Amino acid sequence: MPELPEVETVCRGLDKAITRKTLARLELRRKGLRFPFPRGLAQRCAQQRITAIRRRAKYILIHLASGDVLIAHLGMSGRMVIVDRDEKHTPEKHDHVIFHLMDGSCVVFNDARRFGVLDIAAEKDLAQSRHFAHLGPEPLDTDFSPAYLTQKLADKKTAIKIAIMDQAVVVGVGNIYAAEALFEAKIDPTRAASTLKPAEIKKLWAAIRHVLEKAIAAGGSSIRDYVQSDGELGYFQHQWAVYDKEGEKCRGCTCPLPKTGGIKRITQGGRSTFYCAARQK
DNA sequence: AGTGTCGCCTGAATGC
DNA sequence: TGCATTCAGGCGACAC
Repeated sequence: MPELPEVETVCRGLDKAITRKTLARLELRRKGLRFPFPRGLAQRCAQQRITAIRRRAKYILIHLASGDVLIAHLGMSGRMVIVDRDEKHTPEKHDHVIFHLMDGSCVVFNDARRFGVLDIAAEKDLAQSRHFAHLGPEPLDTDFSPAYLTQKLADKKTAIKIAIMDQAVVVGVGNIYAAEALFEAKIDPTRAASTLKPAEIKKLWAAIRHVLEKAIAAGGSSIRDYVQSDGELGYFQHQWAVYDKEGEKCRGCTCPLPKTGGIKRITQGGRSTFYCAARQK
């Protein structure tokens, strides 16, 4: 379930592994993922030097010397795997795209559920592209501020958890970090967004940034060069406070468990929400 | 315009 | 044991 920290960690791993290298060819092993691959995708990548790896929201951006940018999204189940020696790699099930590099290594994009994306656009058109045009600010940038969040949440009737997962409000916050941030801020995820008081908005703003920064740091520190021993990028052990912990104690729990029943699980927008009803108000 | 629901897709977990 | 059903979820499409 890659959210912003996982994607950031994948980007850092890719940066170490392939920036300044040259793509020999892009091997497309099917016609598309969530969307059909654009016409001419492979041709636009062939023999192109990779100048930089960046991230916008949950998208991986692979900048090419031509001025084109490869746009990759991992969706739900997408993984990037670095293989040192191309000839050692036998494509497995769901290895849909392989980036073959001139130095004999390759990067494998595997995505069982095919919710992922691979697209290409000229760098100058990136901000206006269909993937990015509607996106809100990066949560770790200065334009994401308590004042900004206050303005975006005003008059919103939707639940606060749904609101912070809205990419037009702020990008990168998925189901897991939304739950974790609301727990840290001690806010009930079902509250209408517009009912949050200024002090609560400030706490939530800080919590969103804090849980994301902590997770990025964990990804960086737990894995050498962001690459696991099997070459996979970006995933690491997490210690959730509430996510996927239905019925358990929350982090730092002093709640009377027999009475509260522990962490609750409800459904919002068709998605599971985990929270501590005793501590989140 | 804002808000809510659906469906894409497959593997793991669960149910009978 | 094995088959069927449910669930996971990012996010675009669509309905209201």
